[in-house]
Amino acid sequence: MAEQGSKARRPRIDGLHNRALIVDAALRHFTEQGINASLEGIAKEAGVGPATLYRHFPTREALLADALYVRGEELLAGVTEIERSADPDCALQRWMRVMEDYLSLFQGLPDPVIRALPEQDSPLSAPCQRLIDVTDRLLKHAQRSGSARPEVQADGLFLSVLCLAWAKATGAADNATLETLRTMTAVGYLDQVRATGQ
Amino acid sequence: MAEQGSKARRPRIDGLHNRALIVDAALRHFTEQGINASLEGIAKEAGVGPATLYRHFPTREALLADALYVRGEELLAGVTEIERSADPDCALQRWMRVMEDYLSLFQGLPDPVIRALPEQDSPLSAPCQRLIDVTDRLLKHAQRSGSARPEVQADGLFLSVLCLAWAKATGAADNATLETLRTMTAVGYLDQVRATGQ
DNA sequence: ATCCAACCGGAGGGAGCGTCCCCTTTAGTA
DNA sequence: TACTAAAGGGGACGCTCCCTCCGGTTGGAT
Repeated sequence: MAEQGSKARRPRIDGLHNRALIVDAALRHFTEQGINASLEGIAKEAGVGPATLYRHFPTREALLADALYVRGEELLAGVTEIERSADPDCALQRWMRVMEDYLSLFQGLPDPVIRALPEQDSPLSAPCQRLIDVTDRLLKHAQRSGSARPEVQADGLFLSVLCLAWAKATGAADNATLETLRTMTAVGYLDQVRATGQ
Repeated sequence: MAEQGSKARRPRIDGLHNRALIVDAALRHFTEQGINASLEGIAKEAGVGPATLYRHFPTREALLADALYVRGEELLAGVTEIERSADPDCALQRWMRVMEDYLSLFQGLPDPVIRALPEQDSPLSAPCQRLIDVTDRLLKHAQRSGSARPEVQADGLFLSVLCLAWAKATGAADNATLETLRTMTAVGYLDQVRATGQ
């Protein structure tokens, strides 16, 4: 990810191996138990000591970011297909839904994500910025050729999606209420909202 | 709050006293450090042992509910003034804003609140239901005599406010973005949104 | 083959949660 | 006023989790 100085040593293979084991275990634990899964438990399942985990990932956010990385790449790879949609309004709505699903990968994920937004040194802020950039592109397109309201901005949309994902994860709303919320949100940024097939 | 059987003993004054001390300390700690303030710390500041705190308040939610009680009464007392507003749309918007402030009393409050919504045995669900009932009244009025959209329901509005309070508390959005979010939400439930002063 | 940096993980201190158990205080009663 | 039974009190404890220190080990470079 970052280039080394010319005199840097090649990283040790056992280090890389352990790192991969940790990310693997983290992905499982975060998926099953949410973002507050015990780091000790993750280390134990990876077969390493706690110190090893903390050396590779100084904070829970760093581990989260790595565990999310692969899924994030898949997400961004699918964007071109969405962008090819005939209707820019529809494309924006589809993208919003895709982001909502992505932010629902781990129970409780919206919390650290929204907390990472204001600070730029968090391991989660870079991937977030990429999502916001894509949102901006799709939004601008929908503002030019669709019915998106001119005063809406990409950060606002991202916050909306975060809120939706947050509310969904708590299980407070049934599917109907959730769909109403999505429609209400869409009405907030689009001038003409059509019913979306699921 | 609950009546005792005919042969119930009068509660002891030291018990009531300690209970009040605990709620008092909890109010301070929750206000300063958010809803995850250490219960041990609250007990210590109240001058009681941990067991005493847990006897009076078996869960953190119970303590939260009690700490919120007084403010909740003030809130509901102010409703009549809002209901007297000439414009029902405006009244609904004012009420939404008041709820948002109430749910921002403690850092992190929206989380346990939204989690309490689906279950009816949580100490927080009764006060929430009261808020939803008021919301329903104001919403119905705005649907009859204002421009509120007919498909919107009170639970949806309460969820929206929870989301706003949640997003606000994280500090991810500046005031301008936050105001945009509020307007977007209002566009979602009102047909004609006027700019609100502040 | 040797060196030394990078890496490993057990052990342990610290914080918070929630409970058990024994002692103290108080409300009702004689 | 004196007694009693129940309610209340709190210290101490066991548990989980977080995070760090430190002596021992491994493996890349020469």
